Amino acid sequence: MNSTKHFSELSPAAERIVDVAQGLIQRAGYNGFSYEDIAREVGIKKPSIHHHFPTKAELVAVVTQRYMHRFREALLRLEGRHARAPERLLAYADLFEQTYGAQRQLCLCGMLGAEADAIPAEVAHEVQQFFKANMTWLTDVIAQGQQQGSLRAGVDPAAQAQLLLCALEGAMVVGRAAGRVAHQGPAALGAALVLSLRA
Amino acid sequence: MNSTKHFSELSPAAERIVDVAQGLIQRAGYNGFSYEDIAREVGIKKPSIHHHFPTKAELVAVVTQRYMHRFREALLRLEGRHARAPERLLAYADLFEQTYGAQRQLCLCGMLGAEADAIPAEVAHEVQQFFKANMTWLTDVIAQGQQQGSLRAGVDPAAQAQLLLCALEGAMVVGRAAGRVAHQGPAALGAALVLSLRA
DNA sequence: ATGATCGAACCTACTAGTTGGTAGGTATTC
DNA sequence: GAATACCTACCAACTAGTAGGTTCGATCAT
Repeated sequence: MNSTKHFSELSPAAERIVDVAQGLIQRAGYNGFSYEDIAREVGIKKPSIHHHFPTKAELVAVVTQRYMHRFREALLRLEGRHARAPERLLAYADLFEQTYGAQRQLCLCGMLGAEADAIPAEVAHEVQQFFKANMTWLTDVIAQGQQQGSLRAGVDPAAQAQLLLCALEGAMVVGRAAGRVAHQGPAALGAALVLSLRA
Repeated sequence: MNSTKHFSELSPAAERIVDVAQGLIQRAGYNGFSYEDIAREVGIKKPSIHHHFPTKAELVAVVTQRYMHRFREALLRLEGRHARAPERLLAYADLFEQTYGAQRQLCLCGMLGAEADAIPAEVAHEVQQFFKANMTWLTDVIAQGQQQGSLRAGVDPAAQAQLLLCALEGAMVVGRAAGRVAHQGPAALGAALVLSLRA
């Protein structure tokens, strides 16, 4: 049924197109870039992009799938490096900092989530999966931290997970919108929140 | 120098256009709607909109100015109803809930902030003012609450203001993106944060 | 080895529809 | 009569997407 190309079997050229497309979405959103923009940046002609990705919806779906996959991998690496919940949450916040630190780029799914009503349904569905996966991971980490005594018990793990996720996504949006105004990045904001969760 | 129309002197027709434009931006973003969309919804022809607002940038600037003005008015009313800092912050969070509650609409400036790199500079500047005003108001309320003993002292008011603002903006983005998945609204999320700030 | 063949990658040239915006005319109202 | 609000008719630029041809390297049978 799913005839869409998979991100794991992309030619070098297709990979470059996905790279550029991801950056453009993070900067300008789904409706803020065109195939022509990609063509210019990749150094290829516009119809050649259609050769790799017949429709825009398909391309963005692949971009989103790859983004989510890489995010999941980052979470696994992070679990290997940090055993305790507080450190895991700090490292999680740092993932957002890394994205934002690179030219104030937004989280891809944060951007697409804001535009949810104006993008193809298949893309919106991928974005939904991203946030579902994040909520699950965060809730589990917080619940484990409470059981192991590294995090203060008595607060609902799911509610705290949502608070952290929303704060990090919001920090990127507000940070970009506030422009030059002094503004802490996602990492500092996340650190403050994690601190208040400590046992 | 500023030849742009002011939102306080709009004809009834112009006001309807601004109403519709605001809703469209909150749903689909700056690049997600067209003059044709407004025309359809208002029940007027497209060039008639250019009669009221020559350019899209000008229209959206007026939309944003009116939005910020109304927000400031809401803050003043809110101060009249609630004297203590915790209640003021809860009422503040409820402003976001009201917006989000109406068909999961995003904060206008949250949406435009995400698109900051893809919108006219004059609009981006207005958005920046919105967040600056919010940060100032929140920081003052929190600082006063600490002085009056209704909020726990020892935490940086500006940092807490930013955390609350980012969490509320993020809650709208994530909530919309998460779709049907169970998700607390901005009000519940804000309430949890305010609770942790209480003395 | 050689040459035919096939497919991937890319191109030029195009389409139909949409975009923001303009020109110029017609009612209505003060 | 003059401004306001609206209209029809248009424009150039851009949008995603298509048609059809070229180049080129790998794979084949001879």
